[in-house]
Order: sequence, then structure tokens, then C-alpha cells
Amino acid sequence: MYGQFCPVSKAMEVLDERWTMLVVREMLLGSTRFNELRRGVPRMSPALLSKRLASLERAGVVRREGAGVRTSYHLTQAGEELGPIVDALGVWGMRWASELGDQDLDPHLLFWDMRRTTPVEKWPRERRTTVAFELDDVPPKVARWWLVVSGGETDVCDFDPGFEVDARVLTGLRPLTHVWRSDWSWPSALRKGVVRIEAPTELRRALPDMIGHSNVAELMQNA
Amino acid sequence: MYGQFCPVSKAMEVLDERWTMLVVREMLLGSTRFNELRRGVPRMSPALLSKRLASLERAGVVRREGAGVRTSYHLTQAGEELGPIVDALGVWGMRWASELGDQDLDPHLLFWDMRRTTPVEKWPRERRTTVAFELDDVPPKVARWWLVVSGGETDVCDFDPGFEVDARVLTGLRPLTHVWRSDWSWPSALRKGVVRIEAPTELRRALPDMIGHSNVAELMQNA
DNA sequence: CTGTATCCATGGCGATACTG
DNA sequence: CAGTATCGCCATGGATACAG
Repeated sequence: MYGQFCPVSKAMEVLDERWTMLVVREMLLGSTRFNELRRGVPRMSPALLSKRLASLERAGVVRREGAGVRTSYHLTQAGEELGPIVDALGVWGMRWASELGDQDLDPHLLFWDMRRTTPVEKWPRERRTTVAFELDDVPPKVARWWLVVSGGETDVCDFDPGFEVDARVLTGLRPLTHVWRSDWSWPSALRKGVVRIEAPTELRRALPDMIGHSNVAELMQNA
Repeated sequence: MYGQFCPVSKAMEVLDERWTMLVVREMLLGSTRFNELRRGVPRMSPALLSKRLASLERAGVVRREGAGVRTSYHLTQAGEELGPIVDALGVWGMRWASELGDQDLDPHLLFWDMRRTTPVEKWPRERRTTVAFELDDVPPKVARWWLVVSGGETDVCDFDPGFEVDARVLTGLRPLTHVWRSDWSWPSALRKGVVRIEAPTELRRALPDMIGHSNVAELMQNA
């Protein structure tokens, strides 16, 4: 492909195809099923995802388990060892490619990402807690979201689940994305009013910690 | 491009295009001029290299200096910070993508790589030393190479420079590449006879160290 | 030496629909 | 749920020539 013996080029032959690293990222984050992976790369066509999974399997990065209706995908040792590289790419991206166009904002991805890393141990243990988000800078169809934590499980809905709402977060997709990425801190976002929380005082104060940050934001702090 | 706010995807928007990482690798290794870069990515067309350099400049990874006949390219801070990622990709490639097809072997690249990392301090200081390489598994046109170290400078020729030859290395492109990458150790290669050195005893024993290893091989040892 | 210009073929990939 | 099938465009990028 590149015609070079250099191991960097051999690595990039496997990894530089469009979408490939994002699929690996999804698997590092724990996705194993086809449609689970699709949620992490929604703009990728299923045909292409299938093709990439096959490539990665051939390259020894992914192992396919089961077949037909119960197929799952797992990283091999080679795949797991891409973890530090993906992390480093994330840190580099935060530092040097942090300008987000409107095209980069996607509420489905944002809440899907929030769902999987919600620190449930910071939420009330014994009762269900529902937080409603209202985004003022997107079409009405995708403006309302509900985050429900109950029994140590997190759910996200883009429709009203009908539960009593414990807190409302009034903001926009862009501010919420920046806060989630830790481009903006919660305090400054609240101070500027680009994010507003309506809830009883205690919950209002605790909510930023309960929502947390994207895992790349965590990496930045440790670096 | 990917439509994701995730910094990994933003990073890959800059880095996942074909050849891009190899251009960055060349710059990390010190190349600054257009034709110098070309030697490191000989299968890349000049038009495409030009295009990639422009992209990297737009992305803030590369800074162009001068213009016209004396242009040079330098990594910015963002570019330098790709160093650890490229290193990690190299280590990963050594571990998990080390099978080399015949297409991956290239004597020009091999000797160009050897030239730039030759540990000249291990070579005789006061006199010129010439090592002739003869490869038995490639067309005659690219089978003979000369490595000349003189006055702390290394030169590589694909034609007979006419100097007295101090050592001859008889091998093939594939074995030499594997030894250079440290896939095979010098001692085992010599023992198996896939590499032969003809030289006075002292030089014969010292030559492996004088030639050294690819810089990725060094990284592997430190990991 | 440092690129640009041009051309063309290939196939990557996006979109959509459909199937076991 | 887990993919395949099909289609068609357009952009990528390989090759070559040439220009300042």
C-alpha cells in the first residue's frame, strides 16, 4: 500500500482509512454489538461499518464472536494496545483541533456519550432521578432530552418518559457540548448564563459533578 | 467531516488522510525541504505532497518559511506534539503489523534511513570509511550500494564512488531490512549466513554497531 | 530546486433499500 | 438485531509533464 518497511507506515495502512480509528475508539469505550457501534458513528453507513470491521478482523485488531443474530465484536490484544494511541489523539485533538463547526455538534452523540460515562455513584442511590435538558439552538425535534438515573442505571430519552422532573437544564447544544468537553468550565458557563439549572438548591449545586465530563477531558487533567 | 465533537474524530480529520502521517514522520525526523521530504515518501506524487503540506499548514501543524526557490517546512508546536503519537504508532506497527510484503521493501528508503541515523561517533574519526553492500535478491540496477562516512558526515551512493572499500556486506534486501528494523538480530543473521561481512576482523566485529538500527527499533527497547 | 497543472481512472463511500 | 445489496457520484490520488 505505502511501499515502505517503516512500522509507522505499516501501522497507518491498517489505521488511516476513514472511520477506522473512530470504530476502534467505540470498541475501546466498550461497544461490542453492531448496532451499538452504529450509535457511536451514526454518519457511517452500515455497509461501510461492516467493511471496516472485516478489515480490522483481517488486520488482527478485532475478533468476531458468534454469528448471525448474536454476533459481537471484541478487541484483540493488538486492538487494546491502540488505547494509548487513541487517548493521545484525543488529547492532541483537544489541544489543537478544538474548533467545532455546527456540523460537529450532534445531540444524539452528546447524550449517548453522557449516558455511558455518567458517574452513577454520585447520584441518589435509592430513588430515580430525572434531569430534563432543553436546547434552544436546535430544531424543536431534537431540543428536548431526558437523562434518567435509577438503580445504578442510566437512560437517555429523546421523548418525555413521563417521570417527574427533578432538575431542568436550559442551555444550547453548543454550550452543553463545550461544557461536556471541558472547553468551558461549569462555573463559568453558569456565571455567563449560557447554561442554567433549575432545581432545588442542593441538586442544583451537585448537578455538574453528577453529569461529569467526557472521558477525554479526564485524560487532559492527568496529562 | 465526521460530524462529531469528539476530539479523536477532530484529530483524525487532520491526520487520517493517506500519506499525512508519513509526511509528519519525515518532518519529525528532520526533513524540511520539499525534495528532502520526497525522498522519504518516494511513492507520493509531488502534487499530492504539495497538497498535504498545504492542508497541514491550514491545520496549524506545519509552518512554511520562505518562498519560491528557498521554501522550507517546519513543524509548529502542534506538529511537534505529534511526536509521541508517531512513536507509539511505530511501536504498535512493530508489534502488530510487522509482516513485510515484497512491495514494502525499498533499497532507496532503506539506505536513506540508514544514512540519516548513522552513529558516526562509532566510526573511525580521522579517515574515510567505505562500506559496500551487495544485495542478491533485487534487480542488478539497485543491488549495489555504498555507505561512506568521512569527517563526521555520512553519504550513500547507488553508484561506485571509486573509494577503496573497507568492508563488504553481502546479503539481500529483505534480510538487511529485517536486521535494520531489529526484527532479526545481527548475531543471528550472521550465524544463519543471511548476512555476511567481509572485512578485517576488527571492523567485521564492529560493523553491526556502526550501522545501528532504525530509530523505531530504539524505541522498542525503551518500551 | 520547488513546486503547479492537467488528466484520468479508480474505487471509496454516502444513500437507500432490503433480507435472514 | 445484524447485516447485504445496489447504485452512482465525486473526490482522491496516481502519473506525467511542465514552469518559475
